[in-house]
Amino acid sequence: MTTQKVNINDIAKKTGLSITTVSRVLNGKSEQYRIGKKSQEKIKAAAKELNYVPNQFAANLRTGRSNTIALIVPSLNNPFFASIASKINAEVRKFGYITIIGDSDENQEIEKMELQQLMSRNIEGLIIVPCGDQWEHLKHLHDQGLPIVCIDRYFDDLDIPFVSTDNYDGAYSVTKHLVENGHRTIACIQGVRRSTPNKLRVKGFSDAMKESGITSFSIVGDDFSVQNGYLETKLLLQQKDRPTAIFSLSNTIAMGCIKAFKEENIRIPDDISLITFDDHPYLDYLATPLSCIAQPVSDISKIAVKFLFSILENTEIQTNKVLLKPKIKYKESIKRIV
Amino acid sequence: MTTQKVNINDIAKKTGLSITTVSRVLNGKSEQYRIGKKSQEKIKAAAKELNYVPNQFAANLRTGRSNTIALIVPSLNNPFFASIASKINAEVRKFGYITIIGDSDENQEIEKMELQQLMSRNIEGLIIVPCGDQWEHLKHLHDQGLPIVCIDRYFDDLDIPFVSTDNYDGAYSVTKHLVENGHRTIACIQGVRRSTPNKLRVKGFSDAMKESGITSFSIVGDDFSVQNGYLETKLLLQQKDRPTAIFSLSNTIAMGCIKAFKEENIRIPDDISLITFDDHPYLDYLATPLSCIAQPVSDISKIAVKFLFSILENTEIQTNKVLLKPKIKYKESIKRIV
DNA sequence: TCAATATGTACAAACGTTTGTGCATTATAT
DNA sequence: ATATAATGCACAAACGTTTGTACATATTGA
Repeated sequence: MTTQKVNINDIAKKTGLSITTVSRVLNGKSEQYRIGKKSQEKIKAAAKELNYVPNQFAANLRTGRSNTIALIVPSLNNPFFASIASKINAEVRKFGYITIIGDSDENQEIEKMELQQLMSRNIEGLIIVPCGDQWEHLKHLHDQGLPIVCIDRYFDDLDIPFVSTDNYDGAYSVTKHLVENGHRTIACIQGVRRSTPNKLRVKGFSDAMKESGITSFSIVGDDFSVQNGYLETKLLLQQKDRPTAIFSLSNTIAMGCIKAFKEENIRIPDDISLITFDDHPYLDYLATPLSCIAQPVSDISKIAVKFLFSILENTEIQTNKVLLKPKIKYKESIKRIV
Repeated sequence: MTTQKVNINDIAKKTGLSITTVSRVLNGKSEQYRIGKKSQEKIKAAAKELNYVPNQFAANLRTGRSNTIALIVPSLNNPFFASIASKINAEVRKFGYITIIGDSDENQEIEKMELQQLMSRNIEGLIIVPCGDQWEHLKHLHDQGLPIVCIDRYFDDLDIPFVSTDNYDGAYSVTKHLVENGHRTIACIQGVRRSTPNKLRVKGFSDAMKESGITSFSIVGDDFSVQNGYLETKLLLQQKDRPTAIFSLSNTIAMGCIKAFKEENIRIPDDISLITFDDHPYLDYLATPLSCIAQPVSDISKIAVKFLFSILENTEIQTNKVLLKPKIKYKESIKRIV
């Protein structure tokens, strides 16, 4: 069935050299160990000819290194996280590492289980969008020496590097913008309440409202899902004091809003204004191009990987907690109220 | 720094039993090797207490199994493939396996390189959306005994299991539908020309056209990308004999079409009709809900995983090449021409 | 010419598992 | 009481690498 896998030993036999020498040549340590030029040639030729492919497991077992890092996101079905996964996957590969992707499904128990599984695969580092508000398991791993970088969501009281968007700033700015455009009754549909980004977005929103002298506003919802956006919007539309603008805290929530609007024949921005966190290529081509707070996905991913590898390689790094400014894109979805 | 990793040996010492016994208990082979109840208890307790997590590398090295499969897609940025990746990742996990995801970037050379890397990680199986028209490297791996399943794209002349959409059928049906609605000048914007789905879609399109007595039609483009859709649409719009309908062969291409339409102030379906392969949640909320040929992503993924594991487990399976019927969703994007 | 150094290579242990086999000890049958 | 079978466990090899060290031989310097 399976053709005999060729190993370092076969090459040694074929070249008449020892496996030690073969290993050293193949690992680029020829200079360090002064392997003769001709030997090098012979070995490389043999390796190519035999189609040798090293067994990482053996190497990893010996060295204790796996050249593998893990990425855990709450949901690959959320395009925001899918995009992050794609980017991180590519970045990590540049370092010769491989990424194992896990999906916690917004469930902290699953998150823990995945983490266990991944640990047994000797991952060298972890990039995680933690779900939930428990962090003991992360701290535990961190204390054990596992390099960890949080992205998007993080814990303020935990000394783990993170890179995220300046959620407060984004939420604050757009809220101010809405108010400046005459909106007084603004509803905010939030996601997972205990998550840091959500908390900061909500805080940015309510701070801006309060500073604008508006003390009564509604903050509803509890999940970064289409369904949550849909249901809450349905409810909001039935209120006697219907909001003139909705601030959605994620792309998925926004999609739920739009679905509800469509059902109720509510037009944007004539009947209601809408702005959302997260960008998406399709937003420009919706019935009304949707204003959004675009998170710098690419930068977040790159920086996260950079952080992780600087820990891995023990490179001292000046800072390890960073918030990137979001890019706010105002489009036709916001109406100026006079 | 890193806390001593606890291994099977530590448990053996702690319990006063041998590592053999520990290994057997921990692997659920207690019955098979008649390990005493009390010993089992002791070992399990110790494992829990010491927070033992097995070193897969050592196990894999010994057994030759990695509990890992690989998935290679042409581009994780294409939501169609992202969705497939997400689904497969979840399915595979149910088998206790892990998926390593690779992105070939529609580049056959990269595909080969990734494959090499993955092989050295002793993957037990491969699910791949092959890019390009070369298949020697796949055949080679297949001959070596690596279980492979192709999805979406495949090679007819290669005896490797595949699961894909009935692309011909989908393309044929919608083309007929367009003709029945009075369209005579229909342009098809295609993707990667040598890929099987593309070829079949084009064939379905042209067969339907010819059968309808329309001999002159344009098939343009050469990439499953937004840019390709955009450029080709721009060109099509400048033709003297401007098409009344465009048939886009992927979601990315469709996005390019829409972008071009928007720039040129072309409205769907008043000025032009549009239908595309691939579904996406946002399609319903575009300025005009976009008709599409929805591929059964979830089923494709599930079946592919099922195929792969039936090969892995040597379960005989009745068939191993399957085409699933797509679900065509007609919406307002197609105008009836009188 | 002889010691000292440089050059090229090999030995063997170790990484943490899994597993075929064998050896005690105890229970059962005669 | 003795032969046989069942029970419970351990030895040791093997998986394919990497690497500290040591050992030859060749080269150089005096």
